[in-house]
Amino acid sequence: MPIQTYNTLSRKKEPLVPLTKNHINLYVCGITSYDYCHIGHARSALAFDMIVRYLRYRGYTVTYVRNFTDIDDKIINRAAEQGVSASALAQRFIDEFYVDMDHLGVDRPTLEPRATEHIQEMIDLIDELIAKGLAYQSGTDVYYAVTGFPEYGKLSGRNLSDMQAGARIAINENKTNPMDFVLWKGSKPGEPTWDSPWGPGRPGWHIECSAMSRKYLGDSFDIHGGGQDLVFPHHENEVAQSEGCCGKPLANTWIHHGFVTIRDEKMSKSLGNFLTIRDVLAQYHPEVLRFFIFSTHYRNPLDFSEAAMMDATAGLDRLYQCMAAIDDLSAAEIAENSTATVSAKDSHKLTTIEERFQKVMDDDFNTAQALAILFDAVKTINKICQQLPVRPAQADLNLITSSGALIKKLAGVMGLLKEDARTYLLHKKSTLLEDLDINEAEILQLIQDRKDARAAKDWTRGDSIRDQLLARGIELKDGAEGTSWQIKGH
RNA sequence: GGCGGCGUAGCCAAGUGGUAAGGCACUGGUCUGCAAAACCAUGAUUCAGCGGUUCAAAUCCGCUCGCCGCCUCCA
Repeated sequence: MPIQTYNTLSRKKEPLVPLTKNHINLYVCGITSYDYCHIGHARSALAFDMIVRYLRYRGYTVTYVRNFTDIDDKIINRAAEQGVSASALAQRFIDEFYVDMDHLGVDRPTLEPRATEHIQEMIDLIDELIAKGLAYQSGTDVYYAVTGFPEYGKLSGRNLSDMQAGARIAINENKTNPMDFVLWKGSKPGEPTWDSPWGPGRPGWHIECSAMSRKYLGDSFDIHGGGQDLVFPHHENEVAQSEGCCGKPLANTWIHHGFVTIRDEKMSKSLGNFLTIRDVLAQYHPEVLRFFIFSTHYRNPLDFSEAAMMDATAGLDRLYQCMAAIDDLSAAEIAENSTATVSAKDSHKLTTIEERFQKVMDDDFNTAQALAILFDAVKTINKICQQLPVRPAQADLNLITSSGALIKKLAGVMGLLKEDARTYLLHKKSTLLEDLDINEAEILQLIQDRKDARAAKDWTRGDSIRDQLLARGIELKDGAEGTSWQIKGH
């Protein structure tokens, strides 16, 4: 069974059949770099990071192209406000974008072309469109003539007459048809400009992706992706440009992810309800954000809240705690000549983790189910660990450690469990401790005091120390190797 | 007005024709001097509502209600 992906164009799941055997060409629309990225951008980057990792895990070679829009009205306006050049502003936020991506552990795409480095390719494409009668010059601008492309609207499921009925489109007398969109704009004084056959100007937004995808991936490629808000007009217009020019399907399948919402409203600059990636990462571990994002299918809306992030934290901690327990176990002494004690049922659960994982991920990258499978495995491992004798049998130990390694590998497709479990848990502890009015030395001293009290069977004093610590946010945990501690609620 | 999506336990969330995954929270139990963690057990006779198709529906069809998105820049 090949991987199935939901195709926006056909509105159904379809088998993913690469144009070239074992190779996937993927183009994703990246950011317009004029500000810090918010967690909606993080969802986009993480969704495609996961998709690319999964495809590679499944044995495909993936060429992943993600562009930067580094020339655009918003960039020009913001640069003017700040008194810097458009290119300096764009570069600055590309650098900031990388800071965020690195922090999130997002793998770099194969290629990251920038619009301003492909002006000539865009001019060539516009020339071809004019020659084919699909574009026309009007004043200092060049427009795409949507009526010349009969399939216009096929990606977003609209048609020209419907759109014009409720159009919120500013009248532009340069256009033949109100739905025509700009390919090249003559520049106003002081704006960045490039020479062209139509005079000095700059490219329209949509043409860059048609030009760059064509240059790096050819006339047709496997997957084109982006956020759901790009379906119309951006991707619709790309289709019109590329297919109008080449006469071939631009992409075999279209993958669009859902939005991040806050209180069920789309996060957006105009509503002012957005959180930047760095806002969130200042408070939560990057993998918590990943866990949160992958706990819902990529096409569904995802509502950000503190409660949801706390849930995600609890879930991730549970996975890491299990990994830490497995690491501890590997130091255990083996009982010679012991036979395995793990039940056939549990053993079967663990040996089928990977096939179950693949089955659900093959079905349109269902990370929510994939996580459920990992939890199921963790539960089984915890159960086994609980029943294991102090000196376990080699066979049982092998099963657990290999399952642990497998869980890490599969979680790694989502960029989870990348840290050493002990390091993660210790780091978490020290980070949390910073917010409390207590330090580790003090905690350890109190634990020692309590140990002395308990040794003297002074339970009252022992309990009072524990309660005192609890009141300050520290929970104690008495185990076989003594007393350990953790931050309350974590 | 046009197009699309969603509505599943207290919360989050899978499941798209065969009898409701998983996580968080809660409760009872095991363990513990008492706790914590972990484990075990328990929770929707039911999937917004109403009607229909079917041997069988959360899943398909119709209608109603509620929420959201796109149609303007947007991940």
